[in-house]
Amino acid sequence: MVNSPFKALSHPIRRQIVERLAVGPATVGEVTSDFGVSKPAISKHLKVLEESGVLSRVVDGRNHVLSLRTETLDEATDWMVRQREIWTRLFDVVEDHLKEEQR
Amino acid sequence: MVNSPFKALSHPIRRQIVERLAVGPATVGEVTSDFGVSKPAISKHLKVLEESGVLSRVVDGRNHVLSLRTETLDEATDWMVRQREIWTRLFDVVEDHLKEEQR
DNA sequence: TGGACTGTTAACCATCTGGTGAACTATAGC
DNA sequence: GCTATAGTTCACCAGATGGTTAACAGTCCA
Repeated sequence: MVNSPFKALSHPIRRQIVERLAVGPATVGEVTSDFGVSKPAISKHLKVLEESGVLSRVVDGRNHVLSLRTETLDEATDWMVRQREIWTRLFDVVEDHLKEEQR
Repeated sequence: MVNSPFKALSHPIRRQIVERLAVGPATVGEVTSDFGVSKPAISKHLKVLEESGVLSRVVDGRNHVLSLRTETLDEATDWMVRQREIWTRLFDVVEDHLKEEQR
């Protein structure tokens, strides 16, 4: 897992691929047809998403079936939620301090 | 808001800046001293974070005080949670279908 | 076996990104 | 007013990224 999931999600096409896969697994061809970009371009995007652990691929004959890997999305989500929690807690501390001063 | 928050969070230094700001506001200098890169480099990273709405800046004399803007982090978090929810619902549908078949 | 189909790899190109040092702007404080 | 400090902007560079077309590798199927 070379790349971070944030890096993987930093490109709009890759986020659209994730949105497409969220509603169900799809082949590379199905994913490609959704965007106005060449097959090799999609192939590269898929590689980035795969290497960052956002999706997994099962080769079935000549079709590559792509599925979302939620664990990785969860990790990234948790990071953001955690930052917000720390920040929110800080606000609480400040608020408590202000109340303390008012007494 | 030109850049997406995902783009903003795609660089490790920028994520570390967010982590630093989660524990409280800081000046540019305080943020710079944490990493082994030049001031102009940090200045650019801060610009990306600011333009994507991840942080806000209040100029106080010659100091720029930086704070986290959780609304933007929330937007990005919501997107990821939503994708996971759609995906999880799909699994439920598949599971129900399998149960249906077993009868 | 040979053509059609699915997808990747290779080679190439333009643009974006992330870094640097030097110069600049503005405030602080003696 | 002068100097130190905080931070940005400028000009530049190397490498990464995202796109292309052409060629290739497997698989399917008549």
